[in-house]
Amino acid sequence: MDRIGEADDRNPRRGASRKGRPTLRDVARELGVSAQTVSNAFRRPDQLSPALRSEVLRTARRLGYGGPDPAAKSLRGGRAGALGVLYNDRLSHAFDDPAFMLFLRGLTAAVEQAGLSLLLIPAESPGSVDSDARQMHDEASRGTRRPGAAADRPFAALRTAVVDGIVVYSLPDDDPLYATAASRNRPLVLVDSPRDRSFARVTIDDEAAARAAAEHLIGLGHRQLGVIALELTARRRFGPVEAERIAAATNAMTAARLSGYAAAARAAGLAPESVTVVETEANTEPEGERAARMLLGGDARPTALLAMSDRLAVGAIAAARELGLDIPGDVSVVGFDNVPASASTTPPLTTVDQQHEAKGRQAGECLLAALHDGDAADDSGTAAATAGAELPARLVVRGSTGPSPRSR
Amino acid sequence: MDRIGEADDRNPRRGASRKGRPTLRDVARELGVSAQTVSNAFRRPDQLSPALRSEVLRTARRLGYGGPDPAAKSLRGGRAGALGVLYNDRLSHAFDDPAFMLFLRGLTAAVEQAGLSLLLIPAESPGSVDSDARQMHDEASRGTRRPGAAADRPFAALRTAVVDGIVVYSLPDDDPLYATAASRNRPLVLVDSPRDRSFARVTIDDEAAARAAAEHLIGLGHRQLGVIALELTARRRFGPVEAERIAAATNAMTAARLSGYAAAARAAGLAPESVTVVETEANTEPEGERAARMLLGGDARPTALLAMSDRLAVGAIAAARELGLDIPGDVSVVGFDNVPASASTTPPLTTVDQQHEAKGRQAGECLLAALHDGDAADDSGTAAATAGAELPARLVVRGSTGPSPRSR
DNA sequence: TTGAAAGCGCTACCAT
DNA sequence: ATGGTAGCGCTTTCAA
Repeated sequence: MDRIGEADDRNPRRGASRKGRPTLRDVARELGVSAQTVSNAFRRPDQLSPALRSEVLRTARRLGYGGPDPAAKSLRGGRAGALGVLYNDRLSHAFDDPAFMLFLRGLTAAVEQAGLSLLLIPAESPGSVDSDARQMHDEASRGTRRPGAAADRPFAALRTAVVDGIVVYSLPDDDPLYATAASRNRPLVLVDSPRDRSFARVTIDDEAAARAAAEHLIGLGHRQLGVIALELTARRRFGPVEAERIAAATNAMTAARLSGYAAAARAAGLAPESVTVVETEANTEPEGERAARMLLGGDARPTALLAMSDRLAVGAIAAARELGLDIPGDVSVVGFDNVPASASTTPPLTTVDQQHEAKGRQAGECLLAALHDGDAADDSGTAAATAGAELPARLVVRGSTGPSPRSR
Repeated sequence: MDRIGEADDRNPRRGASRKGRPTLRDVARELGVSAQTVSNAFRRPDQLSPALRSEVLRTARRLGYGGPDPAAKSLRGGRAGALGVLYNDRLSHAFDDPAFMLFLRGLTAAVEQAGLSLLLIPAESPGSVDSDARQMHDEASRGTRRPGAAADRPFAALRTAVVDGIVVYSLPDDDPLYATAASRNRPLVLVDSPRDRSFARVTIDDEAAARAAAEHLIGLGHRQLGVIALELTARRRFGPVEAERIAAATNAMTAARLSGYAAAARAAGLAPESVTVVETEANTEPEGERAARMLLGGDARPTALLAMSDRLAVGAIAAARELGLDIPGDVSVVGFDNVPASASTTPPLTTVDQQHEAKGRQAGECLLAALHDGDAADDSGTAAATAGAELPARLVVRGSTGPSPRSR
């Protein structure tokens, strides 16, 4: 940069320092008081006479001083006054995800209670398309073989976010985004996905919940189940999933659910082949439709589908319908999440209810607690890692599931 | 300067500076390189040899250094990497507001495109109930009679938010929150409400839109109209509104709509008394119901209701139904916003469509442009205040409006 | 390429 | 109640 003037050393014309914006010291100088006094006028009204205070405030306004600079205050004070949230997709997609919206509402309630702001941190670097940055990164770290390195290029927004702590929402363990967040040395709360003992975790018992869903279907006589799965690893990929990839799953939530489905099948004496899994690339209705079409189009057509989200389930219902199949007459469908809309689909969706809003509130409270501990434990050394919480989940049976056509 | 031994008081045990967290200098010292080099290793890979770079990164990790501190970077660099959003109510209520959610989605898209984060700033100070802080403030500034002062106590979150600019969503001109935001000396974009020439503004032509809605009803033969209004001033208050309060309205959006309704009535030769206005305290269904009950319970019962939001309209429909009135047989109802749900109410809602998502995107782009200008115009003096945008709106006629029962 | 120095704007601490 | 001083951790000059 070849700016010339800028360091306009000579002309303190209006008491403004070089950058154009006046500073607290400018106001102090103008008034012939100390900087401290001006600072107090803004944040400690009881530390100076009301008369002086209003004099200071008036001068500040006259000079166009907008109050203490937040960045400086934050540097000095060591706290940002904000919590970050990291979502597993573009933020603008996040607003299509009803479960996340509920989560965010709960989180917001907890966070605003504490007078903090909430920072939505975009996952992608500017200009790069969705998975690009992640794949680049993926390959980079494969090359150098540094697990959890992630101190490379991307994710600038995450690395420069001025926050006191971060809520990590549903990220696979091997997502470089997660490694980057962890490397920030701030408290984290992990929601649903990575299972890292050093951070608080808020979840449900995904394995048990999934098992309950599968047991429900098996109890109805179904013997051939199709699973529409969320991503198994950070590297998203659409298609049928074999045992090998399942074993290598890095998305703890997905893995736990698959394990629950399998456990139910095993307990009922079903062969491993009676559960077929198709992985989706995104949690959207079209992806659910695509996966369902694949499952229902193959041989050994399942009589029931277990979707890992209500959105996927809705897509599955659409696919079944397009194939001329009746629900639940020909195919039963179970969702996951119990988002509000799932009560009013046709037929209403049998699904696993979880309390998204409570999850958000819990996550917020965990993070706040961690911040608090961090303050207290300053030099006591031991940062009492808050345990986190496991919230209840339960199967809600509605009209989208019924007896297996083959067992009748 | 009388620094002694680099503040290295006595125990440089693990190369960590006092606060517990290691700093960039600690890493540099450990490695015997300059701080500059470490900094470059993180953000300017091309400025040093790959070998050294990975050495630095490795050491950083070993020491537990989490990368450049965002607050310091932000202070030094003068940019925050985030845009703030200010909503006219508790943030947790914001998630019940479908129009705002759409807005936020659009805003997010624009903002993440630029690689910035989005900061949701809570309006209330911790612990104080909704309107308390505002009323306190209201009275305070009434006392000293400083219009737009607001350099007082509350709104700490807003004043300490580390942001490059702020989107102000639908705030009355006299809301102290707005004055506080304006005093921050950062670019603002005003959405829907305050009309301050010095900031960019994104809106629709509220007056024309409201007028179109009223004309539609008048065209159907309605001669007695009830208006369910949003807040007229920062000081919210439920109840009937007289001409005096209308004249004193400080919420530009509300005022414009009332003006549009009145203009339509006047143009049709209706007496001023044929338009009755009830103001609500919040944009919620129950408030709409409450207002409608008041309007429909009085004498000179209106045959049509003009609600300033779809949520209010939905409440109005409920109220009418409870009073045993048929819609649109006995009463017609018009909403405002055309949120997705309004197409599937019973009956489907006649409403004013506006493009909330586009509004959000526009707001984001205006703010980004303002930031850009600000950089460029640094010393050119003239911050070319971006004009903003006026988006289209149009009436969508559905089943909730029909001919006046009296004109048949 | 690398090193040294000078702050960005603020507030906690020490004095008075 | 008020004034001085020393950094918070970083990056951007300048010089080598």
